[in-house]
Amino acid sequence: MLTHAAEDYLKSIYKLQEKGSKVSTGLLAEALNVKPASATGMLKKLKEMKLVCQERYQEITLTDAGKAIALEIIRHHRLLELYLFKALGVPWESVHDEAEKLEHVISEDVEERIDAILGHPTADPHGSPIPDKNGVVTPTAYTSMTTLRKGQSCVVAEVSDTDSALLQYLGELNLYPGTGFRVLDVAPFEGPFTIDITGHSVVIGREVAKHIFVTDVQEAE
Amino acid sequence: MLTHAAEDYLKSIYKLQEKGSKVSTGLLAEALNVKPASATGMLKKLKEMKLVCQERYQEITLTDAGKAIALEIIRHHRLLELYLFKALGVPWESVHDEAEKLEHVISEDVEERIDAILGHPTADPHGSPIPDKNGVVTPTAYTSMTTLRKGQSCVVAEVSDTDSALLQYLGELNLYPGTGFRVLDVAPFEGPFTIDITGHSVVIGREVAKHIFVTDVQEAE
DNA sequence: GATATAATTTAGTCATGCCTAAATTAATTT
DNA sequence: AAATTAATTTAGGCATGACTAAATTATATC
Repeated sequence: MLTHAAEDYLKSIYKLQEKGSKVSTGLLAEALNVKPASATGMLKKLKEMKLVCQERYQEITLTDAGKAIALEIIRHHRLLELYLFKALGVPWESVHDEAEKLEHVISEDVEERIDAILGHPTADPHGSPIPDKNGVVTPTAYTSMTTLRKGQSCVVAEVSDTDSALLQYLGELNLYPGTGFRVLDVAPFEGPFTIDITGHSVVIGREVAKHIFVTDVQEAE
Repeated sequence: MLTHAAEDYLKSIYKLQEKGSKVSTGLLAEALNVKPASATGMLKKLKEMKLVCQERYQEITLTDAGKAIALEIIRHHRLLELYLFKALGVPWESVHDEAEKLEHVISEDVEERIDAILGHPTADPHGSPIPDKNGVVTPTAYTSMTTLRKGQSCVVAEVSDTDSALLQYLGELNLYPGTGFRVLDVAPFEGPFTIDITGHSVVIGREVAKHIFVTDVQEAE
């Protein structure tokens, strides 16, 4: 069995390369809030365990075994987030931190029970896809909210889950995945969006819009 | 914040002294599956933190602060056991090990949500009392099943939760806390018990009976 | 009261997983 | 090509929490 720290490294490597980054020691260290030298040490161990590949000073990649473990941890994390949100009513800006601790600790049996109770869900409360039992991820197709133009309507697909204050704000606006809205206006010179969401008119700044991803974009009728 | 290991020590000390034992380094080490020398090391730290009192070579006791932490961990553990059992359907012989890992990791918020969903319960699946939010424990009054005589009826109050094979066996017999049964016969010379449980006649050996505690003992009508 | 036995503590190791500081290698600039 | 800058690795430390072996203290026996 792996240590919690090792699992976190694998998860971080997976998420960084999923994001399209060339994963380096420094980038990984930054993601894990650790000094590069510490990452070097852990990477050495992960390489010995054949979970990670890396030529000296070169890009870091996961082996199939490493990727499988990363996906299992991510599956735990996202199932737990959704369970905490739906079954226990934990506010969605808190579920990430709670799941971060629980993901290393639940058994496969509990994982399966949670999965069944939730009806084998495919996305967590922020809209991130949940890998299935075999590690297959079905990514959701989406566009950044910043590309929307006046008059278009759409449905929230995913929001970034890194900033809990932002999540709280989006929750207050009811901007959960699945919620639809329509762009009433886009102010000029990279200005804010005014949207209509379930009958209310709300102004959303560019910085916030960057963290919202939408699907089902349609022109005004 | 305390380490998981430190929390386990406090919990073990509490449980041992609750059982009526004079808590010594050796006894504690045995309970924790650790060598006495290791326990000495941790006890030194816990004494520095004013969570434990012990004169050199003498009995180990908890300070009020140490007791409060022990009770909080025990509360987490028992609430989690009951939640896993009732909400997730985890078999009762498995809930102890699962809760052992989760108890150090859940937040107070999640604890409270679980408590509320379960309706502020007072006992875990094995019948052990759950300390309330303020650390107050209301112990259940019970008698050992071994004291029962022919013709008496009773209700299961608590079973020991240390042996998971035994728990599985008791589960198959439906001998959960709350279940009533009647003693049909006690074989002579410290022999086994024959009981009637929900219409079925079952023979229970002395060794098993020692781990079952009952309440509401009544003579035959 | 001296001695044997049992319990406890001290001392020294080891593995994790982090750190800082220094050395090395790679990439960029001039 | 040489020099500067950035990234990475090595080396040495520290805290946790376990271990073994040896020393110490307490208890029981004769």
